Amino acid sequence: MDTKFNPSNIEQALYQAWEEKGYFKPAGQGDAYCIMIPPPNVTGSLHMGHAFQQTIMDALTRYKRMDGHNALWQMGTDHAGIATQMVVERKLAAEGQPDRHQLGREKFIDKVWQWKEESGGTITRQMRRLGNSLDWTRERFTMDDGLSNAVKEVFVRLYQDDLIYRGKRLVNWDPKLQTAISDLEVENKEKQGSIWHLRYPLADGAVTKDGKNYLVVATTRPETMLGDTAVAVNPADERYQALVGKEIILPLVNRRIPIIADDYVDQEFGTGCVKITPAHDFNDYDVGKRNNLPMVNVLSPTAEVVAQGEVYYADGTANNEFSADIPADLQGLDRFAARKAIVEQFEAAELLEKIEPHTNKTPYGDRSGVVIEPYLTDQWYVRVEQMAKTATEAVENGDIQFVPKQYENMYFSWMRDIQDWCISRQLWWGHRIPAWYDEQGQVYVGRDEAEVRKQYQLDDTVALKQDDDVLDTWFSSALWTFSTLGWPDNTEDLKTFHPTDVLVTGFDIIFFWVARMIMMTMHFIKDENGKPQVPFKTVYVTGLIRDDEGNKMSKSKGNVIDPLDMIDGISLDDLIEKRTGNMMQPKLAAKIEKRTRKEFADGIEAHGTDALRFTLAALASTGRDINWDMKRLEGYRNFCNKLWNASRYVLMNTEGQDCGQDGGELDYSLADKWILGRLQQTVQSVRGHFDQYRFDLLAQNLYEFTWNQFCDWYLELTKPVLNSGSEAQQRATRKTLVTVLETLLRLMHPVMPFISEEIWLKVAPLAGVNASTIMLQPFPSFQADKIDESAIADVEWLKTFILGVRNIRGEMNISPNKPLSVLVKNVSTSDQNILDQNDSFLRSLAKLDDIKVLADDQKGPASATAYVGDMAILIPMAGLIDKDAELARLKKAIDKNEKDLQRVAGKLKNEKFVNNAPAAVLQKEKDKQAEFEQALNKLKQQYDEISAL
RNA sequence: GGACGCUUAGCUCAGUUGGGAGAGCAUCGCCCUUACAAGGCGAGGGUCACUGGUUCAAGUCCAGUAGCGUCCA
Repeated sequence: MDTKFNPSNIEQALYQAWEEKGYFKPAGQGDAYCIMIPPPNVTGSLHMGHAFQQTIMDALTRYKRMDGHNALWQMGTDHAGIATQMVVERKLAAEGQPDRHQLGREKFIDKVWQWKEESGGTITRQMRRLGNSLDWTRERFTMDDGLSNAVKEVFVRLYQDDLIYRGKRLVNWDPKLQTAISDLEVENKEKQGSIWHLRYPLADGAVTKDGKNYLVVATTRPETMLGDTAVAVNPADERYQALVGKEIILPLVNRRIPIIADDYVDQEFGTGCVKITPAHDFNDYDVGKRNNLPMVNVLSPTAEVVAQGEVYYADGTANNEFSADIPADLQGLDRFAARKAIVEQFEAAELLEKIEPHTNKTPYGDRSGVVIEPYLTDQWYVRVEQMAKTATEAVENGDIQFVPKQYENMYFSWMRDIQDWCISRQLWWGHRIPAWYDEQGQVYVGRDEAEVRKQYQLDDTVALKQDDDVLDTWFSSALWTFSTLGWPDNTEDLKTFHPTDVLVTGFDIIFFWVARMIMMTMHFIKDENGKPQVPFKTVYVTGLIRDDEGNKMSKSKGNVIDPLDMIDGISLDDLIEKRTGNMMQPKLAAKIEKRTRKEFADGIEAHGTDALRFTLAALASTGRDINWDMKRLEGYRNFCNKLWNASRYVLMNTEGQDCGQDGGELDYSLADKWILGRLQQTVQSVRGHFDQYRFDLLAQNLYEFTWNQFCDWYLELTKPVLNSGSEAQQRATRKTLVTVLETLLRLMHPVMPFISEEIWLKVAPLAGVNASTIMLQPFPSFQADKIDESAIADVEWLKTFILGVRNIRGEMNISPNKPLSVLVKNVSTSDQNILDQNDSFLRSLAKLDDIKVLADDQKGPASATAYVGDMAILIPMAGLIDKDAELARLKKAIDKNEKDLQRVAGKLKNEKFVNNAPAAVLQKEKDKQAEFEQALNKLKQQYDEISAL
């Protein structure tokens, strides 16, 4: 073995072997355990969030697989409708190719499939580098035939059950992408804007109470006035009661619109008069419905003023009796240009009362970044009320549990006022809606055109045209847990693996995905008794990985760190190129470059997959965002190296030697018994942490045991045995070395798959295990009978002894190389026993020449002193230790002890404490007091003796 | 405005039912000792955001304040 762990030498070959040999497939026996991967975007690439969540999923899967479960981690990717379509459109533009509209739908979709074929392997290759034990043979894609069938099936059945409907509604419209988007894809931002106070002249000579011949309405969006169909006041507002029912003349367009009364209007806000534009504002839309107002759409799909307003009745049907003309000079203006022009015209007509600054919430499309327009269009909706009720109950009654639990509140609050789900998107890339229209616009829903014709008895003379729209990407991912297992067929896989066990995901998609998955699954999947099945029993919600300053990682900020760069390393220049390569704004690129040069002056070193995974696990405290810290990664890379070198030591001392696997006498040392016990304690707590999803504590346990127990103490304690022990002692120690290491590797494997496998393949045969992989070995089980309490206590005694000597060495700057002779005093029978039996350990670890026992009445030379209980260890000062230095050391110890004693004594003097505290607590305090007092006396005595010299 | 979360060592974070404040990194000192200098040994470092309350006892429970963050309106 190399003296340094070099991950790049081993990782890819091991992974390839695992995959080729089919180790990732379910064993076919044992209780089922299943995790469905949140399908990453097929054309995307791996980011830290993926690495984080996948590490957790893989660790869980490997743990359960080793623990005898029929474990499946289902692989699949998502077609990511808008995102992918945008990428391809940009690519076409960059290459100077015809755009999507020039190409036409079919050719464009071909291009997208081409792009998917080209780039679809990127993320799956990257995921392999993480060591993910996904079953690749079952890989699915949301647009493959099976899943597309499931989508159609679900759509048709929901339609038949009247849970899907089509209607003209106000939706969030993205004028750039020219599609509807859901509430969840809208980001509301506070913007400094204005509020315009506009005068609307009253018709027929009516006047207000204070004698004005106009009303003043306040609006943040003056351009929508072209579509106003009423002015509303509060019915209780005495200022305007007399005017309700009268009309105003809408300026610029000279349309008569009524003054209506509606509770929605806030009397306190502005003038108490509100213009109502049902086709361009969600609140107004509701007002319009309540008051049966016509709706006038004045914008085109690209948010330009149309030539003629489109008018609809409140129920969405076309209204031909009402006309909404638009002044010629405004036609075709962009919405922002229209705003400017309209305000100018109001001002010119002396109808602009005033303009006030105003901060308003403006909706932006989270993909396009443009202002979203409430827009009246025909869309498909899922009626979710009943499904939401069932889905809420599943969490309420504990069939589904969130970890951490507080996310259940988030889930409940959303479910309580859930809106019908707009599932149609005006895109080309996605599942085309299985609905056909005849020439009269009559809609027919079916799995395909043939089915529609048959079902509705439409012969070939009836021309049918399929709906142009596709379904929201989340529609297909909502079916993920069961569509991937072969639904609508009642497959063996579905019976075996559904409901799945854990969903690991970010809180940001609880609404988008988790909630919808629960709704859809419970509606379609029932057990033998007809009870709705949940998609998964546990939702483990992870936090976000942020950069070292707590900022979200994003391309535009240029602070993204690619997980693979942490694994393989990257030069500074390459990193800068990667971060600024496709930047449109040179200014931004310069800033990012500067920052990157500062943060990664030498680029990023290679750390290996195991170190990355271990870091992610160690940082995974429940539900909290993680500020990424390269230093942590470095620390855990060092940890891998530590394990590697410890293993080297074990192998150097066991390979080709008798490790007791074929019989032979075994004489276990105290250290052997101790480490075997500590190992069991570690096994127990690691299992516990796995079951509680506490990967941070689990990682800490592994780290602590490996470094602070196994390496720092046990390996050192084996040296004297291996150097000079008897054959039976050496055999027992070799056996312990390989047994502990072999077990430890299995314990680590779920988190650190590569290094554990690499070492295990060498160590296992020495421990009597011959197999081709650690992956399919049993996960260590807790064996209480291997814990030898007295061995643990005795080793603690030895540690105290050794630490006492080391402390003096350290404080006195005595070289660790210089052997010392020490004297011991006040030696009890049990002290004497331990001393006799562990002489070689003490000599070796404390680097001692000699340990002499001093009779109780014998006075030793002037010495620096350490204690193990009552027993004193004397290190003669002569020639080694400066008097003042020793006095200073003692003073420090005395101060510390006095502080401790004071605290404890204070407690014990408090009658209330003595009377109220539980007996065990009280006794503990008393013991402590005695202990501190004793120690203090000794230290003080020692101090006096030395100062008298 | 409502809900939730966070505030612990210089930095990143643990702290499980209330009972002597922890880890990693960083810092300081001594060591290239045949597993490991990506290391060994030793040491220093905290008004647990603030205020009040409950309790014999509060980082931990309760109330409030401040700052930060997220979601919703």
